[in-house]
Formats: sequence, structure tokens, C-alpha cells
Amino acid sequence: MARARISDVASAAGVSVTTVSLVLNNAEARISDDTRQRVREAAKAVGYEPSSLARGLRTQRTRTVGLISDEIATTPFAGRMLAGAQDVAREQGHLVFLVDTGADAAIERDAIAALAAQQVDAMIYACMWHQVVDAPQGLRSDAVFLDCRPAGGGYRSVVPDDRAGGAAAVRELVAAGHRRIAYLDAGGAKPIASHLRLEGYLEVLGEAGIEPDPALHVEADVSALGGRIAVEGLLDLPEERRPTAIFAFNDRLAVGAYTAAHHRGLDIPRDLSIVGYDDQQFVAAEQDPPLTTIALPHYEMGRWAMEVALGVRAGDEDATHLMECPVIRRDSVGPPPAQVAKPSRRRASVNTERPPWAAPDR
Amino acid sequence: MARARISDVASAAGVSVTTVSLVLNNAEARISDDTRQRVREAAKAVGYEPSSLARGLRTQRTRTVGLISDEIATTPFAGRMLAGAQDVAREQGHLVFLVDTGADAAIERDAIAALAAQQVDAMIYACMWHQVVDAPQGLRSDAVFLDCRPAGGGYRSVVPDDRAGGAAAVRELVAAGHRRIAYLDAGGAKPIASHLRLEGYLEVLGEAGIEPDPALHVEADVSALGGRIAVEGLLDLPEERRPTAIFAFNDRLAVGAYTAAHHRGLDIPRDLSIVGYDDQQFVAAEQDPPLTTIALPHYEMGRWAMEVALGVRAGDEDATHLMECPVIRRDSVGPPPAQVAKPSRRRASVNTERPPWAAPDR
DNA sequence: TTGAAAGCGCTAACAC
DNA sequence: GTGTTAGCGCTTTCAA
Repeated sequence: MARARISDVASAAGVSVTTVSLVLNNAEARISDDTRQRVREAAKAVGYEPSSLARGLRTQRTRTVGLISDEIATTPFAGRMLAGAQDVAREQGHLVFLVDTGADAAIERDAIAALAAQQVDAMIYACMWHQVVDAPQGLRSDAVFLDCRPAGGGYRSVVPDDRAGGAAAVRELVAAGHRRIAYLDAGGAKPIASHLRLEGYLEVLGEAGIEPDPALHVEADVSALGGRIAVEGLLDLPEERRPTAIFAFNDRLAVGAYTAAHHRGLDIPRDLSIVGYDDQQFVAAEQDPPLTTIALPHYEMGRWAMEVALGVRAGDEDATHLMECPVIRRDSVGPPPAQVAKPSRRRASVNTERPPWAAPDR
Repeated sequence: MARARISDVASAAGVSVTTVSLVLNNAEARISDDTRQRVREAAKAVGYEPSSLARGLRTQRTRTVGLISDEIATTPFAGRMLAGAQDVAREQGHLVFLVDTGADAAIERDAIAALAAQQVDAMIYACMWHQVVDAPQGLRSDAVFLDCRPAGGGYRSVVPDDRAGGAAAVRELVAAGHRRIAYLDAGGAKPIASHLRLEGYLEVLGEAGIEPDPALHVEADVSALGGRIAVEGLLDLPEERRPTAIFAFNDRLAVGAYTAAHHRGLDIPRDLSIVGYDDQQFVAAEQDPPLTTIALPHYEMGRWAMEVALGVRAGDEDATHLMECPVIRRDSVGPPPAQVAKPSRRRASVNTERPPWAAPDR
């Protein structure tokens, strides 16, 4: 059977369509309770569901929002942003159009046009990871950027506070007593977060009066293998320069550090402490031992973006909102192995026996 | 400035709206090339973009599809299904409404109603993993189920061929020479795939004339830790009953198997071969050594579902389409360690030397 | 307290 | 070849 229209409800209830519309939209209007009742029953009886299309055409508001992203939906890293955005959309009675563009400019342009043709009430432009992007042509000026910032400004945006996050990570290590802390950085086309986290790292080293050792700032291919290789290099350092703790740019790199440590027969955190970044779902918590890390507030950023886009929350015009990255304490951080007073003759080598400095010191 | 309407284009080009509509929709109609040209220019000049709302209202086709899922978008496991579905939607000029319900029945019901009110042309009901579900009330009968089947039938659906996938995994191991092959199964509320893969396992054991050993069918909590614990049990078996290979229900469990093996000082694949399932993005390939596994054809299933939903492909009415799970060969499978003719005195212990039987036998 | 009617922007049957 | 016009299903102004 065809969809019931408002006129069907009207005739079933013996009133005009105006009345039906007024009742169903809970208008203030003075309609007798009796009529209200009749209309509601009639609507239920004929199975009436208003057409969003017709309503949208008339009101010029569609209760619809477009979320365009590079590939957050089809990649396993940032899905929680979608959850946050969707939850808000649902709370506000909106539906979301999602389009992953694979970072293809042509697809992006078409998507923006299609979304505009749909007359979405709001638009969110999201990235899989924190970056500065060129705002796509044709993007409406009230769009909000999620996990990225437009190169020229001019839009509201939300990104993680990676500098503070990096600082928090290193502070965690300093508080445990570490002084020789390496930063296992991302190599190649360094993401902006890598610079920011480095700043946090240096800042805390400064606070703690630790002289940064350039040898402890290493770069790696962002993968478990890349992390492993770089950490092997770190562990090859002469003992007195070897790090007792590693702050990894992200959890994948941290996983590589685990592998390198295990191959050396090193125990985490007894012989080496590690803190990651991202709190990647189903990886950070599943390491052995579970990885202490800094969480990317994906869900919260998703919520923030949608709230601002829908006008539920006021986002400062043309400003970037920094969102806190909380420390997730698990079991990969402990006190450093006891100091060796003077350089020993031992060379870096595969340790199968428990190293002498490995006894916990508290 | 307000959106340009079709009438703006018409007056700019000095023609009627009919002509504009005909031209812009590439109708066969007899319109002079000259007019076509003028209309196109006028449209571009005023920046005309047709309103999908008005068009949808008039034609009763919205070029829009609703994809409702439990949580494929917000969880890191099945995002590629979305990529497949989206790619097809884009190719067909459709936009997709995505709603993750978190498997909440009330949210699901509301979402279905909202999507119906939007007059989506098609609807896909997707799950994060292969399961049999109760078709939600109110779901239109031409909806297609993705990675799940409706309990009572009556809908078109696509799921992975887990039985064949399980068989392929075990065949891989048998071909490498293994006879003592464990199935590291999912415990608890066993997913339907667990039964199916077990069938495949038993089938291939039968083909190979291997008597299934109940001690080699173990269950684990579906997590790396769960896998590790279960595999430790397996490795504690007396040598002659100990498995030389493990087929894990999924990659997460396989990761646990890696951990257990490493703690025993066992090398993969020299001392123990492992095959996983899922080809989970960024985990299977990043293991050390990279994990041989069976891929879940997420992208292809997503494509299939959208193609059928949009009528690009004929899906058999009320039938479940089984999609092949390809073997992804990496480096975790090798020949079994040489047989020890009679129980030896060697106990399970950390092997640092390469065992004499480790030479490849083909 | 309720109803008539205009109109949101478009397509398509029909007329010329 | 091209134009007129009737709706698609709704909201909302204005009148009664």
C-alpha cells in the first residue's frame, strides 16, 4: 500500500490538513483536546509518517547533516568520532549522510555539491588524523572541521591537544623516575601531531632539568615493524646512554617497541617502560602487558563537532578548539632499572639472562 | 545569496523551465543544440544546482539509501564493508544515510522510521560480524542484509562462506605437512562463524585421514589474552600430543598464540605454524612474522549488498549469498618440526638453538 | 478553534 | 522545438 498522506489523516479525522499539521507538530495553536485526540488516533490508524522530503522542501530545513571525511569510516583508527557525531545527531533528531572520499579531491567536490543539493542543515569535514588541510572549494562557511584545521582559518574546528598530550606522556615517565627517555617519533612526512608531541616532550624534559639527548630522538616508519627497528637501534646504545623509557608517537610504534624488547629478553616495564599514544581500540589494552598510553578523544571530538554544527553548542567563530588527551594508565610504566654508577664493559648484545640492573628498586 | 532555482536559469536563458529541465536531465527530447548550449551556460552562470528535495518529492525517487548497522562504523573491525557499499552508491549517484544503532532496538526502530520518512530508495541492514538476527519490525521487504541473515528468511543477504574459509585455512596447514592441528575456537556465546569454521576444520581433517583429537579443540575468550592462555594449555600437552600448528578462530586469538609461543621461546613458523582469520587491517600484516590468515571479504560484501539494493545486480529473492574468504599467505606457516620417533627426554623449554629438524622439507 | 489556499522547486503530461 | 500547467506532500499565513 502507498504511504498515507496528511490529507488521508485529515479526512479520516474529519478535519482539515491544517489541523492535522498543527496537531502533529505540537503547535501552540488553540486546538481542542478533543480534536487533538481524534487526529492522533486517525494518524496512527492510517499509519501516517510525514514525508521529510515535503516538509524539508516547505521549511527549507531538512534535519539532515553531511559528514564528509577522508576515510574515517573505512579505516580502523577513528571510528569513535563517528559515534560521537552520530549520537548528537540522533539526540537532535537529525540523520547523517556519510561520505568517505578517500581524500580524492574530485570525489570530495562532487560530494560537497551533492550534499548541498540535499540541502543538509550542517556540514562536517573530518579527517582520520590531526592535520592541516586546504578547505575544499565550495564548502559552506559554517562547516566545522573535525580532527583537522583549515590552512587559512575561517572555520570552526576541533583537534586534539597533542602538545599537552605529549607532555602528559613524558611527565608520566618522569614521575616514575626516568631520566633517559627516548621519543620514538614518526618519520617520513611527519604528521603535525609529531611536532606537537615533541614540543610536549621537550617541555617536560626542561621542567625536570633533563638535558635532551639527540640520540634519544629517533624516527621510524609508522608501523610495528618500523617501531621495532628503531627501538633495536636504541637498545644498541652503550648502556649509559641507553633509554630506560620510551615515549612512542603512537601505539603501533609502541607495539614495535614491545617486540624489540622481547627479542632482547627485556621485560616491560621492569627493564623498559613504554608509553604510547592513541589508545587504539583493541590494541593498546591487548598488549602484554597492557600499554599505558594517551587517548585521542575521538568520541568527544565527534560530539563537539556535531554540537557546534547543529548549533547546540557555541563554537567560537573561526577558532580551533583544543581537546584534552587523557592519560590511560595501564601496566607498561614502572620505575627505571637501578642506575649503574659507572660505564661497564658490557656491550649491547642479546641478553637471555636477567641483567644485573633489572631488579625492581621499589 | 540564495540558491538559484530552475526558473532563474530559464529566464537567464530566455526559455521555459521545461526546456531547462529537459536539457539538464539529458532527456532524449527534441531540443535544438543551440538551446541546449544556452541553457547550460545560463545554469553555470547563475550557479544552478537542482534541489534534490524538490526533485525527490516530484519523482518519488531520492537517490538516497539508508544503511543501518549495529556498529560497523564505530568499531575497527568491519569498516571496509562501508567502503564497498559507498563506492557502489557513489558510482550510482546515490548518497548514503548511515546510522549505527549500537544494536539498541529502540534506536533501530526510530532509525528505520526516519529513513522511511526520508523515502530512501533502498535500505541495507548490516552487522559487524556474521550472525543470524531477527529482522527488525518495519523493515521494508526489499532491504538487504549485510554480514548477517534474518532468522526467518524472507530477505536477500550476503555473508562470508566461513565453512569454506575454515577448510581453506586447515588445508593450508595440511599441505605444509601438519597432522596435529589445533582449532583455537571462540568460547562463550559462540558466534555462528565459529561453528562453520569448525565444520571446515573437521571436513579437511577427514579428507586428510586425520583423526580429530578433542584435546586439540580448545576454546578461548576472544582476545589476545584469551588466545594466549588457551595456547599455553596446548603447549603444555605432552610432546606427542602437542599441536604443530594452530588454526585460530580469528586474528586476535592468533596474536595471543604468538605471545604464548614467544614466551616458550618457540619460533613461528619453525616450531609452530599459525593461521588466523579476518585479515584484520593493520594487525594481521603487522605481526612478527606477518600472519597467514583468511580474509573476510568485507569490501566485496559491501559492494554486493549495495549493488543488489540498488538493483544493479540481481540478488536471488530470499536467498543468502555466500562470499568466498580468500587465503592470505604470509609467513606464519611452515613445515612441521621433524617428528620424534619416540618420546624423547626433552621437555618443553626455551629453545635458543635452532633444532636439527628445522630444515624445510620441500 | 478551525479551514482555504499559496507555495517550497521540481518533472512530465499535454498543448501548441 | 518549446511552453503551460498540474501536482509531489507538506507548513503557514490569513481569514472566518
